[in-house]
Amino acid sequence: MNPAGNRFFLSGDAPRRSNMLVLGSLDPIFRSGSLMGMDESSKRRPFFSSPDELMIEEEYYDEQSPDQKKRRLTSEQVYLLEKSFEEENKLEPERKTQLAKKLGLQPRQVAVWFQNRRARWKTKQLEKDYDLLKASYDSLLSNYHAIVKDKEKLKSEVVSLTEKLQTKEWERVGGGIELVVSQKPDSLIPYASGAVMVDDDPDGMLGVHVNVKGEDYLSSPGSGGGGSDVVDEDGPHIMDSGHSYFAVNDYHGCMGHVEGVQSEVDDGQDNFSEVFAAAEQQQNTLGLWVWS
DNA sequence: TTGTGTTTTATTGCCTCC
DNA sequence: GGAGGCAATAAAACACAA
Repeated sequence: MNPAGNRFFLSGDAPRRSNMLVLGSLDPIFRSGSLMGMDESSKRRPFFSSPDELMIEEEYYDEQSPDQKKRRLTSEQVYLLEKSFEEENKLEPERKTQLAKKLGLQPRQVAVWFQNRRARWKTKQLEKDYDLLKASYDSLLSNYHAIVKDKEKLKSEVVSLTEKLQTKEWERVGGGIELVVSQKPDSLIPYASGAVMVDDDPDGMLGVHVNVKGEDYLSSPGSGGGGSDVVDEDGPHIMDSGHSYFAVNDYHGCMGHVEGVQSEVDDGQDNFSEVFAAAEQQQNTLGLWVWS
């Protein structure tokens, strides 16, 4: 007999965990040593031994009373079972019988071994899956933190740039003049809704296009029918937002903020009324004429 | 040697499938 | 209803530190 013999004793209507009681009744026999070698404890089998140790282990088991206690399978049995498990982790009845015969085990033992082996495999698989998921989570978390950091950095840049724009620290260099608007407030007077002009009449003409708080501030040459260049092509382009300006004959320095109209040279023929109206509608826009 | 934790073998009851 | 799988669990076997 073999350990499966326990099941023989326990078969039938034995209640769950009844093996505790049944085995308990057998325990004195086992523990007394009358059915097992008295010195068995000194012959402990290695946990997972190599095939080289088979002979030793077989000797070990040969000396035992075979059917009295739960025994571990020999490493050869385990090796063959493992090989069989690798081929197919489910056990068909025919294979179970063959394996049992080959290994000298009860078919029930083979079935139990496969059952327990599947449970171990499942546990390992869960651990692997957990590790993979954790690695994936850690990676995502790391990316998330990097993105949050970038976002904060960009946010502070936006704040910083906005502050610069609010204090009007824009410089325009070109046409022989340099104008820092915020430093020359007295030279500027509001001209009209959405427009600012310099209060002296220039000869040269210069268009300045200032962007404040995301709105375009435009400037263009003043009156006098002569054509005028706007922003010096060679000058800084930060003021050029692509919007257009209109020079005005009768309304000195006025401009409008008009989308989609291009005019690099003022020919003095533009309709100022339309332009002025457009400028007035641009409540958030200030035009700034600067000339020298 | 002994106490304790881990691994292996085995049982039990429940569930699903045929 | 029987066979087989699975989860939960018991208990023996084993490893190892103190």
